[in-house]
Amino acid sequence: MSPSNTTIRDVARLSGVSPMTVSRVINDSERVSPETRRRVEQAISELGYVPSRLARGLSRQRAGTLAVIVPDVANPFFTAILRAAEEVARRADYHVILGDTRSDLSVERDVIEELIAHRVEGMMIAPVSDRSAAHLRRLAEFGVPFVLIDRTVPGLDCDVVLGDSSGGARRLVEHLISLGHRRIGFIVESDDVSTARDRRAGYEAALSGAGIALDPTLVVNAAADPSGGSAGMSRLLELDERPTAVFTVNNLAAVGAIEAVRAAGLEVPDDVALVCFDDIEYASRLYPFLTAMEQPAQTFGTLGTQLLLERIEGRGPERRHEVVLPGEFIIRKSCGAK
Amino acid sequence: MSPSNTTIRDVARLSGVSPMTVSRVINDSERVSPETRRRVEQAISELGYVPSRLARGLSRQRAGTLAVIVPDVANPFFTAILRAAEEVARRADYHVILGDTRSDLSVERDVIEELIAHRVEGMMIAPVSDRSAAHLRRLAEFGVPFVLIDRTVPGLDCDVVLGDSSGGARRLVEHLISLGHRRIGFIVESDDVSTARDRRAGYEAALSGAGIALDPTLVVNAAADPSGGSAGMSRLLELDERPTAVFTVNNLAAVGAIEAVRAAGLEVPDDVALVCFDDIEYASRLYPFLTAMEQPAQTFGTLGTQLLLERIEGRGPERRHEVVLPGEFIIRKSCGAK
DNA sequence: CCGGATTGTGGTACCGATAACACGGTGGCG
DNA sequence: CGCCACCGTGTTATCGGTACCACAATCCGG
Repeated sequence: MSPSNTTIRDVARLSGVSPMTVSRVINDSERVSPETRRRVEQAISELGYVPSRLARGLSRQRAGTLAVIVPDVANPFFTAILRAAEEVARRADYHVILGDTRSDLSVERDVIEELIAHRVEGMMIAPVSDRSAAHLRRLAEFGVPFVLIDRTVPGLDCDVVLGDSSGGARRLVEHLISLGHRRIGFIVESDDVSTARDRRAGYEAALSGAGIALDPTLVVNAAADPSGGSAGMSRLLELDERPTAVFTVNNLAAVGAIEAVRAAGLEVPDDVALVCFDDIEYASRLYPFLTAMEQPAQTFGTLGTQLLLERIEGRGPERRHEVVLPGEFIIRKSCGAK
Repeated sequence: MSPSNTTIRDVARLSGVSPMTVSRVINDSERVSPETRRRVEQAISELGYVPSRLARGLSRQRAGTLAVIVPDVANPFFTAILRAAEEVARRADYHVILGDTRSDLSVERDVIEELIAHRVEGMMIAPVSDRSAAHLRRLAEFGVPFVLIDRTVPGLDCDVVLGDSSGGARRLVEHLISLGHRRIGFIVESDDVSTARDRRAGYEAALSGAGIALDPTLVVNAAADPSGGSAGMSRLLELDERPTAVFTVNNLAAVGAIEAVRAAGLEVPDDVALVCFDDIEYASRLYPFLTAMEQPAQTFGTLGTQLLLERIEGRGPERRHEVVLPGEFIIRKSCGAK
């Protein structure tokens, strides 16, 4: 018989008190005489008793778990967020359940539904798109606190932690313009992702600010991952008058885009300059190549989790938080700046 | 009142049956008349009832959760493992709790202890070092199934999924030797990590196979991360007769080592050739630089999780599994091969 | 047409903890 | 010296499910 089958009653029996008293000892509540506490502790260690969080969770109606849901853990941006979240949660004595939706709306729906059933106390979510609204409303319906990170979803009343997508995008594109580029391509997800919308707005603002007419053929919709980036770039390269510079909506799309450039026998930045959102830390340390708007991923995770914990503990303010974190513009090689 | 407070009894009342029958409907067990099933399902959807996994877990003594514990989620190798694990687990209707130990033994101890309390059904662990044995024995003591990945711990009777560390290391070092190097440095973790031991064995085998005497000053102990790699490389560069090539125990140490080389005003591979274990996927796609023994991280995760699920479901064989996965040797630039 | 097997359902206890309340004993204060 | 607050502890019910057994109704073969 393993000690995990040892219950609070066994301890109570051995130490000659009621289960309730043992519970008090476990939870460090006052109102236990030193002598009793000693006896109970003795029994606990004698039996190797470890209280069940599961049972405690059911009884207290507080499972002590929260979930972090991202479109792709393998994206270093989300990995950093997850890592920070795990740390903050652990310090607050919470466990973190991971959900990787692979940018698939129906996976996201299922995951969220599952986690509602699991009675997690809260979720930190980087939603797939605006169409996530349906599942997110379920959370509200069930009274499960949640915080959105990286992407917002219109019409949802909840805390969000975002990057400055439009400002960042504008800055990136302005930089390309300052380098003399006029035909600037943009590889971006569909408009039902808030970051895509905002970055597109920044892109357009930069262009119009420089008096450059928007050429719709230069804006390509594609998944924000390597294969999407590659497909998008291929299409841009096939244009009669191809762009001299390209802005990709995120780091992984940039990877694919660069691969496509090379596959076409061209080079970045010589033939096509490139800028993007989000860094790839270890890649940049090995080879400082990507000119990027680097977002403070760790802060996203830390802050998001803290906001979530506040909500869970009912300490959150009435009004929702909307935090916008500025990015850091890092000029490296891919933009072709000297 | 949110639907998450709706219980099986509410459903029972509304549909005019006993909670037990509702439970049967939820669990798709036979022995429910079509008519009753219909009525119950009607009530369920009417109330928006979502059964509590928490309660079910307590009652069944099976929480439906497993844990994945790694030294560093931000290492792309472990990220890939985690991602695969999450997917396999989800398909089997399990939730994954993440533990990031940051290579800290005491964090690992706490995390494991916490997860025992949580009554997770099993754990997949990349242990910090041999000194993890103490916590791991706790798992055995509590009858919690676990599978070790990437690293083994001597004297522990459990399933393990490993890479071919000694063979891989030998191959890497032999390659350096074939390029004419005789003074080959090795930056490695302390010997209480099985991969460090095995890779050291491979290193030594390659040297002695080529008739090169082992020079202990060329073997430097350092953490298997960027700062360790950097420190290790610095020390090697300060030697009177410094190595012409270096083998680092893993990918992140390689990053640090390269940074140190550059900080010293030198270059890889011109001044120092470099090879390592494990790839950094996106870095290599952007810039195929690291000559590495690439391990099939995803397979580690998939296989490890499958083995774990087998153990949990009691389908595991009597004898323990010990799977050794071969790596793929990829020659790029850092070794200086033409 | 009867006895035993099968089917559909309910009752009760229990999983392992905790909340809420009750209660006897002690000490301080008027 | 009596009353009341407080202290330490126990009792009971409950969290939301499920296992196990019981049981009435129906079915079947001989």
